[in-house]
Amino acid sequence: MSIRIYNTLSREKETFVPLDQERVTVYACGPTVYNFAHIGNARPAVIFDLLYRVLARRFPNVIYARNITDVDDKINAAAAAEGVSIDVITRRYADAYHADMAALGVGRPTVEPRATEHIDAIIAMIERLIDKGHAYEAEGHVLFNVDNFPEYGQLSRRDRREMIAGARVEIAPYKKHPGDFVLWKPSSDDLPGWDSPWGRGRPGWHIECSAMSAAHLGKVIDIHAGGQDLVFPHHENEIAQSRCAHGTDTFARYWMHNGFVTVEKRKMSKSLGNTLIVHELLKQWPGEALRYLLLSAHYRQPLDWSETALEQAQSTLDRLYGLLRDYPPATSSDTVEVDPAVTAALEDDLNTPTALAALNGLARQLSTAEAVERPVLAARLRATGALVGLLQQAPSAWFSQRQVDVELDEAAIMQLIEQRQQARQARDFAEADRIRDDLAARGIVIKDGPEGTNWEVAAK
RNA sequence: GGCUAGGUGGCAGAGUGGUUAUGCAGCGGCCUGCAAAGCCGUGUACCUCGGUUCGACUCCGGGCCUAGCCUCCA
Repeated sequence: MSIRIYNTLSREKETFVPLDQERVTVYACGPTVYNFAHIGNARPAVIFDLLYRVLARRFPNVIYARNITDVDDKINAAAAAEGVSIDVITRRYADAYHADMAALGVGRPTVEPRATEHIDAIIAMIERLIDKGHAYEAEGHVLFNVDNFPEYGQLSRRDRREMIAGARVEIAPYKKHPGDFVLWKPSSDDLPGWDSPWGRGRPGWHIECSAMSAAHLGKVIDIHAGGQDLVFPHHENEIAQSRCAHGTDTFARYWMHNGFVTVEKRKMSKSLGNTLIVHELLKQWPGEALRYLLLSAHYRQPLDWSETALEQAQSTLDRLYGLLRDYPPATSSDTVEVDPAVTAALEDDLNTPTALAALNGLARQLSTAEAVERPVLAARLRATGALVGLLQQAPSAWFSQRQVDVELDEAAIMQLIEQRQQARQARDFAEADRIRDDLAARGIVIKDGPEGTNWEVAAK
């Protein structure tokens, strides 16, 4: 069994064979930190973090780089609007990004390079491109010369010549070819900038990923990942810059692109104003439910976000955690094997829906097993959940986290449950039901089981 | 206009040339003082029209529809 990956470059599923078994390199385009992340930004973070986990099971040394873009005109605009320097903005939103992603079970990448820390490398790369005749200076800008790179358009399957006809934006007069893109642009005094051979300025967006992936991963990397909307022009430009600067015939060997999160079938995007901010969603929903929903569709398919879908994800997790409730995490240090059906699904181009189906199959086995077999199956369910980033909380923590908008505290609830229990034993069912109804009215649902009575906050 | 993806049961969402996806909801049953929860059982769904085939939801072609990229965007 090997790992299969759909490669945007070939538009086919391919067997993943790294360049160097001992050093597997992955680069994912990370956030531009000028605002809170929306759930569409969270999808690649979740997916490619999972990719990293799947790779790490097989290869001893996987280096996963996910950058933070901390120089950008949108950041400048946000800073200007608040009258603060850009690092106030970038620090605030980078911190928020980390907190929000952690709530979704996303780990930190191996390296998290920032553009502002790689200005020298960026300038050096631009100089190399100019020296090799792949870039030119014009009116304080440095532009990449698309005409010099015949394979431009290979990833997105676009014809350079047709880009002129299709251009919907006014083309800057200093461009030699309409498809030429900015590597460096001049900064006025009020904008952040760095000294360079072309005057004080700042890097264009595309060049930073090229410079940082080369700095941390090498000239040729195994996997480059990002959202579908980055295929053109961002990734196309990265390929052009990197290959021309390094004189290689490959930049990234496998390209992976996630589909969009949609709302009412429309792409969620900041410009459409239909974004759902992770930070806000987390105030109402467990991060794990958001994660489950993000994993419930295959990463290359669109995922239509809705409150209904979120409730379904939460109900499913309720059942799963309910099964685990009587089986606390194993105290023995025995390593439990992850369900092979789940690893097989994940290794087949990250088929998370099939993996979740297998996880549910495991839950079914657990629920129907003989009592003696249950602890082992529960342990396996947890271990398997660990790979996909689910089911790692204590069940009691999962069920009590929805307490937020309930006025009763846990002790009061337990006391009422005890009173009801006594009433039931005394066969005073009118009183027992009164207590139950009272709790229900306050949003607490009673669940009687063979081992006693559990409770949880009612679904909204 | 160019280029990409898709159209699956009430909803979400995989997959396969002939065999149960899975989850949520629903229905029937067990359990329960009654419920809830849980457990058991339960649904021949695959846009349309042609073609290939012994056989197509699955392959090929046409059509219709939807979304995306071509401009900052995950």
